[in-house]
Amino acid sequence: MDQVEIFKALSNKTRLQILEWLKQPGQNFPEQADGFKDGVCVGQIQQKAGLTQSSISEYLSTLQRVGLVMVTRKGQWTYYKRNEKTFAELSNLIKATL
Amino acid sequence: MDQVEIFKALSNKTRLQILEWLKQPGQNFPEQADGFKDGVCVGQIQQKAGLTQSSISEYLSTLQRVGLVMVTRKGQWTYYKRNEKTFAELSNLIKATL
DNA sequence: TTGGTATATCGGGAAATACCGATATACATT
DNA sequence: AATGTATATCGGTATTTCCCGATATACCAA
Repeated sequence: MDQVEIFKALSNKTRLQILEWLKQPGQNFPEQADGFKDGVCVGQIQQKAGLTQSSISEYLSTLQRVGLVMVTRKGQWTYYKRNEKTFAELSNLIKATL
Repeated sequence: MDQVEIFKALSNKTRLQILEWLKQPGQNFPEQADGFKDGVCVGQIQQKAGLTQSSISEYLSTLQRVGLVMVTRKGQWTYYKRNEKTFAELSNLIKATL
């Protein structure tokens, strides 16, 4: 867990927004019909964020690289969901180390 | 408490380092003789960090702007110390909001 | 195979950040 | 007043980040 890299990933309004949306996929992405078992696919997030596809893809990749989200590929879709373990670790790290 | 700005402030190795040092001023700044009641002065931090005076002054200002440290001016010295309240808030925010 | 859809990657321009050296400001000492 | 010390601010260059459009890749359907 690289502190600096995690904080960098969190230093952006859109990325923070996405993480928040992913807390309640059912609420925030009603268009997606499945049970959100693997999370939300890139296109849905992109639509809601209003930035370009490439930007959102890049942002999700960033979040994944630092472990804040997990990715699952299924056919032509890529689903992203939060990795709550990392969030818990981060909270502890701030309390203990920072 | 602006999340994005706080995370930006934490997205730098030197600034994280400084915050860590300020947890134990007595240990990390033995040259400074007083009781660290108001924290550590800029020069001490600058020496230990090894960057220029202007950079460190700027960094401390950044940390103060987002509330992570508090500042006290005394004569020609400026003392900085951690604002633990903000750290606690941040930890809670991550647990609750993020 | 051809064409359509979902996502990733590439190249780039504009803005922000990391640091620096030089200078300004403020206080202390003589 | 003049000099010295501590810190802040200014101007600048190099790097990074933000976000874009264009293109590449992977899968799917006809």
